[in-house]
Amino acid sequence: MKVEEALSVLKKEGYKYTDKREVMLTFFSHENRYRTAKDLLKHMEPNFEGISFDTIYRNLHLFDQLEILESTELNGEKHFRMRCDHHHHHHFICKNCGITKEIHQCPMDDIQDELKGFMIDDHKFEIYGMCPSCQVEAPMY
Amino acid sequence: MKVEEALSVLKKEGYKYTDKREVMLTFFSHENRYRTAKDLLKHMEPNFEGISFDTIYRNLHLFDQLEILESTELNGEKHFRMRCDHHHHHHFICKNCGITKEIHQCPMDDIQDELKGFMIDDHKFEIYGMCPSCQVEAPMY
DNA sequence: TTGTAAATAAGAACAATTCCGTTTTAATTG
DNA sequence: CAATTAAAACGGAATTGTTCTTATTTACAA
Repeated sequence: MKVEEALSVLKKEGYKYTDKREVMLTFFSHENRYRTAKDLLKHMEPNFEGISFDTIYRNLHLFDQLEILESTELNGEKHFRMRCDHHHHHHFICKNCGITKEIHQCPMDDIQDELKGFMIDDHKFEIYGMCPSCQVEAPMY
Repeated sequence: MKVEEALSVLKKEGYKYTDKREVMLTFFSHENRYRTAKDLLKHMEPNFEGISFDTIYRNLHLFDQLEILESTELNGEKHFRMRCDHHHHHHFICKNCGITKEIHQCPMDDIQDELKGFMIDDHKFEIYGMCPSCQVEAPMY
Protein backbone atom coordinates (compact mmCIF):
# COMPACT_ATOMS: atom_id res chain seq x y z
CA MET A 1 0.00 0.00 0.00
CA LYS A 2 1.20 3.47 -0.90
CA VAL A 3 1.31 6.45 1.41
CA GLU A 4 -1.27 8.42 -0.59
CA GLU A 5 -3.63 5.50 -0.52
CA ALA A 6 -3.22 5.15 3.25
CA LEU A 7 -3.83 8.86 3.73
CA SER A 8 -7.00 8.67 1.70
CA VAL A 9 -8.21 5.76 3.84
CA LEU A 10 -7.66 7.97 6.88
CA LYS A 11 -9.55 10.84 5.31
CA LYS A 12 -12.39 8.64 4.16
CA GLU A 13 -12.81 7.27 7.67
CA GLY A 14 -12.91 10.74 9.15
CA TYR A 15 -9.46 10.82 10.71
CA LYS A 16 -7.38 13.92 10.54
CA TYR A 17 -4.26 14.56 8.56
CA THR A 18 -1.16 15.23 10.64
CA ASP A 19 2.43 15.48 9.57
CA LYS A 20 3.37 12.81 12.11
CA ARG A 21 0.98 10.36 10.51
CA GLU A 22 2.41 11.05 7.12
CA VAL A 23 5.96 10.50 8.34
CA MET A 24 4.94 7.26 10.03
CA LEU A 25 3.29 5.97 6.89
CA THR A 26 6.23 7.01 4.77
CA PHE A 27 8.52 5.11 7.12
CA PHE A 28 6.59 1.90 6.61
CA SER A 29 6.13 2.39 2.90
CA HIS A 30 9.89 2.53 2.46
CA GLU A 31 10.44 -0.77 4.24
CA ASN A 32 9.52 -4.19 3.03
CA ARG A 33 9.71 -5.66 6.49
CA TYR A 34 8.35 -5.85 10.01
CA ARG A 35 9.40 -3.07 12.36
CA THR A 36 8.64 -2.44 16.03
CA ALA A 37 7.13 0.54 17.81
CA LYS A 38 10.62 1.28 19.05
CA ASP A 39 12.03 1.33 15.52
CA LEU A 40 9.36 3.80 14.54
CA LEU A 41 10.00 5.93 17.61
CA LYS A 42 13.71 6.08 16.81
CA HIS A 43 12.86 7.19 13.31
CA MET A 44 10.47 9.88 14.49
CA GLU A 45 12.49 11.41 17.31
CA PRO A 46 15.00 13.40 15.24
CA ASN A 47 12.15 15.16 13.44
CA PHE A 48 9.65 15.34 16.27
CA GLU A 49 11.48 15.94 19.49
CA GLY A 50 9.50 14.84 22.50
CA ILE A 51 7.04 12.67 20.57
CA SER A 52 5.29 10.40 23.03
CA PHE A 53 4.89 6.64 23.18
CA ASP A 54 1.22 7.18 23.11
CA THR A 55 1.27 8.84 19.73
CA ILE A 56 3.28 5.98 18.33
CA TYR A 57 1.11 3.22 19.75
CA ARG A 58 -2.19 4.93 19.13
CA ASN A 59 -1.41 5.41 15.49
CA LEU A 60 0.07 1.96 15.00
CA HIS A 61 -3.13 0.45 16.33
CA LEU A 62 -5.27 2.78 14.30
CA PHE A 63 -3.40 1.87 11.12
CA ASP A 64 -3.62 -1.79 12.01
CA GLN A 65 -7.33 -1.54 12.59
CA LEU A 66 -7.86 0.33 9.32
CA GLU A 67 -5.86 -2.41 7.61
CA ILE A 68 -3.20 -0.01 6.47
CA LEU A 69 -0.63 -2.02 8.41
CA GLU A 70 -0.47 -5.68 9.27
CA SER A 71 1.02 -6.92 12.50
CA THR A 72 2.53 -9.96 14.13
CA GLU A 73 4.00 -10.79 17.47
CA LEU A 74 7.65 -11.79 17.67
CA ASN A 75 9.52 -12.40 20.93
CA GLY A 76 6.92 -10.61 22.98
CA GLU A 77 7.04 -7.49 20.85
CA LYS A 78 4.50 -6.38 18.27
CA HIS A 79 5.88 -5.88 14.78
CA PHE A 80 4.21 -3.96 11.98
CA ARG A 81 4.60 -3.65 8.24
CA MET A 82 2.72 -1.97 5.42
CA ARG A 83 -0.07 -4.25 4.35
CA CYS A 84 0.47 -6.12 1.13
CA ASP A 85 -2.67 -5.35 -0.81
CA HIS A 86 -2.71 -8.13 -3.33
CA HIS A 87 -4.39 -11.43 -2.61
CA HIS A 88 -4.20 -13.30 0.72
CA HIS A 89 -0.84 -14.78 1.51
CA HIS A 90 1.63 -15.53 4.28
CA HIS A 91 5.23 -14.65 5.07
CA PHE A 92 8.66 -15.94 5.63
CA ILE A 93 10.12 -13.54 8.23
CA CYS A 94 13.82 -13.02 8.83
CA LYS A 95 14.50 -13.15 12.56
CA ASN A 96 17.47 -10.90 12.08
CA CYS A 97 16.22 -7.98 10.02
CA GLY A 98 12.47 -8.55 9.83
CA ILE A 99 12.43 -8.67 6.06
CA THR A 100 9.62 -10.72 4.59
CA LYS A 101 9.07 -12.93 1.61
CA GLU A 102 5.61 -13.81 0.48
CA ILE A 103 4.41 -17.40 0.59
CA HIS A 104 1.65 -17.81 -1.94
CA GLN A 105 0.05 -20.76 -0.35
CA CYS A 106 -2.48 -20.93 2.42
CA PRO A 107 -2.87 -24.05 4.53
CA MET A 108 -6.49 -23.16 5.23
CA ASP A 109 -7.38 -24.19 1.68
CA ASP A 110 -6.94 -27.81 2.64
CA ILE A 111 -8.82 -27.68 5.90
CA GLN A 112 -12.47 -28.47 5.69
CA ASP A 113 -13.92 -31.23 7.79
CA GLU A 114 -11.27 -31.28 10.47
CA LEU A 115 -12.83 -28.38 12.33
CA LYS A 116 -16.52 -29.03 12.07
CA GLY A 117 -18.26 -27.25 14.94
CA PHE A 118 -15.33 -24.95 15.63
CA MET A 119 -15.75 -21.26 14.90
CA ILE A 120 -12.72 -20.09 13.00
CA ASP A 121 -11.97 -16.42 12.91
CA ASP A 122 -8.29 -16.19 12.25
CA HIS A 123 -5.16 -18.09 11.43
CA LYS A 124 -1.45 -17.57 11.31
CA PHE A 125 1.14 -19.25 9.15
CA GLU A 126 4.63 -17.84 9.34
CA ILE A 127 8.04 -19.25 8.57
CA TYR A 128 11.01 -17.97 10.53
CA GLY A 129 14.67 -18.03 9.74
CA MET A 130 17.36 -15.94 8.15
CA CYS A 131 17.28 -14.27 4.77
CA PRO A 132 20.18 -14.70 2.34
CA SER A 133 21.80 -11.35 3.06
CA CYS A 134 21.65 -11.74 6.84
CA GLN A 135 23.27 -15.16 6.50
CA VAL A 136 26.25 -13.40 5.00
CA GLU A 137 26.44 -10.52 7.46
CA ALA A 138 25.72 -12.45 10.62
CA PRO A 139 26.34 -16.16 10.18
CA MET A 140 25.12 -16.87 13.73
CA TYR A 141 22.69 -15.23 16.09
CA MET B 1 3.62 -36.51 27.68
CA LYS B 2 3.07 -38.05 31.08
CA VAL B 3 4.38 -36.67 34.37
CA GLU B 4 6.64 -39.67 35.00
CA GLU B 5 8.14 -39.32 31.57
CA ALA B 6 8.80 -35.63 32.14
CA LEU B 7 10.40 -36.32 35.51
CA SER B 8 12.69 -38.88 33.95
CA VAL B 9 13.74 -36.35 31.31
CA LEU B 10 14.66 -33.99 34.13
CA LYS B 11 16.64 -36.69 35.90
CA LYS B 12 18.38 -37.78 32.73
CA GLU B 13 19.46 -34.20 32.04
CA GLY B 14 20.82 -33.80 35.55
CA TYR B 15 18.13 -31.56 37.02
CA LYS B 16 16.88 -32.07 40.51
CA TYR B 17 13.61 -33.49 41.63
CA THR B 18 11.49 -31.06 43.65
CA ASP B 19 7.91 -31.27 44.75
CA LYS B 20 7.17 -27.95 43.05
CA ARG B 21 8.31 -29.32 39.73
CA GLU B 22 6.17 -32.36 40.12
CA VAL B 23 3.10 -30.26 40.93
CA MET B 24 3.77 -28.01 37.93
CA LEU B 25 4.05 -30.96 35.60
CA THR B 26 0.95 -32.57 37.03
CA PHE B 27 -0.93 -29.33 36.43
CA PHE B 28 -0.07 -29.37 32.75
CA SER B 29 -0.62 -33.07 32.31
CA HIS B 30 -4.19 -32.66 33.50
CA GLU B 31 -4.98 -29.98 30.93
CA ASN B 32 -5.31 -30.39 27.21
CA ARG B 33 -4.82 -26.71 26.59
CA TYR B 34 -2.56 -23.69 26.70
CA ARG B 35 -2.16 -22.01 30.08
CA THR B 36 -0.24 -18.93 31.18
CA ALA B 37 2.38 -18.39 33.85
CA LYS B 38 -0.30 -16.65 35.86
CA ASP B 39 -2.61 -19.65 35.61
CA LEU B 40 0.16 -21.84 36.91
CA LEU B 41 0.99 -19.41 39.69
CA LYS B 42 -2.65 -19.37 40.82
CA HIS B 43 -2.62 -23.13 40.89
CA MET B 44 0.60 -23.29 42.90
CA GLU B 45 -0.07 -20.61 45.50
CA PRO B 46 -2.50 -22.50 47.73
CA ASN B 47 -0.01 -25.32 48.15
CA PHE B 48 3.19 -23.31 48.11
CA GLU B 49 2.61 -20.04 49.86
CA GLY B 50 5.03 -17.34 48.78
CA ILE B 51 6.28 -19.16 45.67
CA SER B 52 8.09 -16.64 43.53
CA PHE B 53 7.63 -15.59 39.93
CA ASP B 54 11.13 -16.64 39.34
CA THR B 55 10.45 -20.24 40.21
CA ILE B 56 7.46 -20.30 37.88
CA TYR B 57 9.20 -18.71 34.93
CA ARG B 58 12.51 -20.49 35.37
CA ASN B 59 10.80 -23.84 35.34
CA LEU B 60 8.46 -23.02 32.49
CA HIS B 61 11.43 -22.09 30.38
CA LEU B 62 13.38 -25.11 31.50
CA PHE B 63 10.49 -27.41 30.59
CA ASP B 64 10.07 -25.64 27.28
CA GLN B 65 13.74 -25.99 26.49
CA LEU B 66 13.71 -29.69 27.43
CA GLU B 67 10.71 -30.08 25.15
CA ILE B 68 8.48 -31.20 27.96
CA LEU B 69 6.19 -28.26 27.25
CA GLU B 70 5.44 -26.44 24.05
CA SER B 71 4.69 -22.74 23.98
CA THR B 72 3.04 -20.07 21.92
CA GLU B 73 2.44 -16.38 22.25
CA LEU B 74 -1.11 -15.09 22.45
CA ASN B 75 -2.01 -11.46 23.07
CA GLY B 76 1.44 -10.63 24.36
CA GLU B 77 1.43 -13.43 26.90
CA LYS B 78 3.27 -16.71 26.67
CA HIS B 79 1.09 -19.80 26.87
CA PHE B 80 2.29 -23.31 27.61
CA ARG B 81 0.91 -26.79 27.27
CA MET B 82 2.22 -30.31 27.72
CA ARG B 83 3.96 -31.32 24.54
CA CYS B 84 2.06 -33.72 22.32
CA ASP B 85 4.54 -36.47 21.74
CA HIS B 86 3.18 -38.08 18.63
CA HIS B 87 4.16 -36.90 15.20
CA HIS B 88 4.53 -33.24 14.16
CA HIS B 89 1.30 -31.32 13.92
CA HIS B 90 -0.33 -27.95 14.52
CA HIS B 91 -3.21 -26.65 16.56
CA PHE B 92 -6.53 -24.98 16.48
CA ILE B 93 -6.59 -22.85 19.65
CA CYS B 94 -9.72 -21.59 21.35
CA LYS B 95 -9.29 -17.91 22.14
CA ASN B 96 -11.66 -18.28 25.04
CA CYS B 97 -10.43 -21.27 27.00
CA GLY B 98 -7.14 -22.16 25.33
CA ILE B 99 -8.21 -25.68 24.49
CA THR B 100 -6.52 -27.13 21.44
CA LYS B 101 -7.41 -29.46 18.62
CA GLU B 102 -4.72 -31.05 16.56
CA ILE B 103 -4.43 -30.28 12.87
CA HIS B 104 -2.70 -33.18 11.20
CA GLN B 105 -1.46 -31.27 8.26
CA CYS B 106 1.67 -29.23 7.88
CA PRO B 107 1.95 -26.51 5.26
CA MET B 108 5.72 -26.94 5.16
CA ASP B 109 5.25 -30.19 3.28
CA ASP B 110 4.31 -28.23 0.19
CA ILE B 111 7.04 -25.64 0.41
CA GLN B 112 10.22 -26.47 -1.39
CA ASP B 113 11.52 -24.13 -4.01
CA GLU B 114 9.85 -20.99 -2.80
CA LEU B 115 12.49 -20.36 -0.19
CA LYS B 116 15.70 -21.29 -1.91
CA GLY B 117 18.57 -19.48 -0.21
CA PHE B 118 16.57 -18.77 2.95
CA MET B 119 17.59 -20.52 6.13
CA ILE B 120 14.47 -21.91 7.75
CA ASP B 121 14.59 -22.79 11.37
CA ASP B 122 11.04 -22.62 12.54
CA HIS B 123 7.45 -22.18 11.51
CA LYS B 124 4.09 -21.56 13.05
CA PHE B 125 0.68 -22.54 11.84
CA GLU B 126 -2.17 -21.92 14.22
CA ILE B 127 -5.89 -21.49 13.76
CA TYR B 128 -7.76 -19.33 16.23
CA GLY B 129 -11.41 -19.22 17.09
CA MET B 130 -13.88 -20.65 19.53
CA CYS B 131 -14.40 -24.28 20.40
CA PRO B 132 -17.89 -25.79 20.38
CA SER B 133 -18.40 -25.63 24.13
CA CYS B 134 -17.26 -22.01 24.45
CA GLN B 135 -19.68 -21.06 21.68
CA VAL B 136 -22.48 -22.25 23.92
CA GLU B 137 -21.25 -20.68 27.15
CA ALA B 138 -20.08 -17.36 25.76
CA PRO B 139 -21.61 -16.59 22.38
CA MET B 140 -19.64 -13.36 22.12
CA TYR B 141 -16.34 -12.18 23.42
C1' DT C 1 -13.19 32.77 12.72
C1' DT C 2 -14.58 30.01 15.76
C1' DG C 3 -16.16 25.65 17.97
C1' DT C 4 -15.26 21.07 18.62
C1' DA C 5 -13.76 16.61 18.07
C1' DA C 6 -9.46 14.55 17.33
C1' DA C 7 -4.65 14.39 18.24
C1' DT C 8 -0.79 14.99 21.21
C1' DA C 9 2.39 15.50 25.36
C1' DA C 10 4.11 13.97 29.53
C1' DG C 11 4.43 10.93 32.57
C1' DA C 12 2.06 7.67 35.71
C1' DA C 13 0.32 3.11 35.76
C1' DC C 14 0.29 -1.51 34.38
C1' DA C 15 1.29 -6.27 33.16
C1' DA C 16 4.50 -9.71 31.86
C1' DT C 17 8.94 -11.02 32.54
C1' DT C 18 13.80 -11.05 34.10
C1' DC C 19 17.41 -10.12 37.28
C1' DC C 20 20.01 -10.25 41.64
C1' DG C 21 21.83 -11.27 46.16
C1' DT C 22 20.75 -14.51 49.66
C1' DT C 23 19.06 -18.70 51.65
C1' DT C 24 17.53 -23.40 51.35
C1' DT C 25 17.66 -28.03 49.70
C1' DA C 26 18.52 -32.42 46.83
C1' DA C 27 21.80 -35.27 45.61
C1' DT C 28 26.69 -36.54 45.94
C1' DT C 29 30.87 -37.69 48.33
C1' DG C 30 34.10 -38.59 52.05
C1' DC D 1 25.80 -40.67 58.26
C1' DA D 2 27.73 -36.08 57.94
C1' DA D 3 29.73 -32.79 55.03
C1' DT D 4 29.79 -30.72 50.66
C1' DT D 5 28.16 -28.48 46.69
C1' DA D 6 25.63 -27.26 42.89
C1' DA D 7 21.00 -26.42 41.84
C1' DA D 8 16.71 -24.42 43.21
C1' DA D 9 13.94 -21.21 45.41
C1' DC D 10 12.99 -16.79 47.80
C1' DG D 11 11.70 -12.00 47.82
C1' DG D 12 11.67 -8.18 45.89
C1' DA D 13 13.55 -4.80 42.73
C1' DA D 14 14.30 -3.71 37.97
C1' DT D 15 13.21 -3.86 33.15
C1' DT D 16 10.46 -3.91 29.08
C1' DG D 17 6.59 -3.22 26.23
C1' DT D 18 2.28 -1.15 26.37
C1' DT D 19 -1.84 1.46 27.98
C1' DC D 20 -4.12 5.01 30.57
C1' DT D 21 -5.08 9.80 32.30
C1' DT D 22 -5.34 14.64 32.26
C1' DA D 23 -4.38 18.77 30.24
C1' DT D 24 -3.18 21.13 26.14
C1' DT D 25 -2.93 21.84 21.19
C1' DT D 26 -4.49 21.38 16.46
C1' DA D 27 -7.14 20.28 12.02
C1' DC D 28 -10.85 21.36 9.73
C1' DA D 29 -15.94 21.96 9.19
C1' DA D 30 -19.62 25.26 9.99
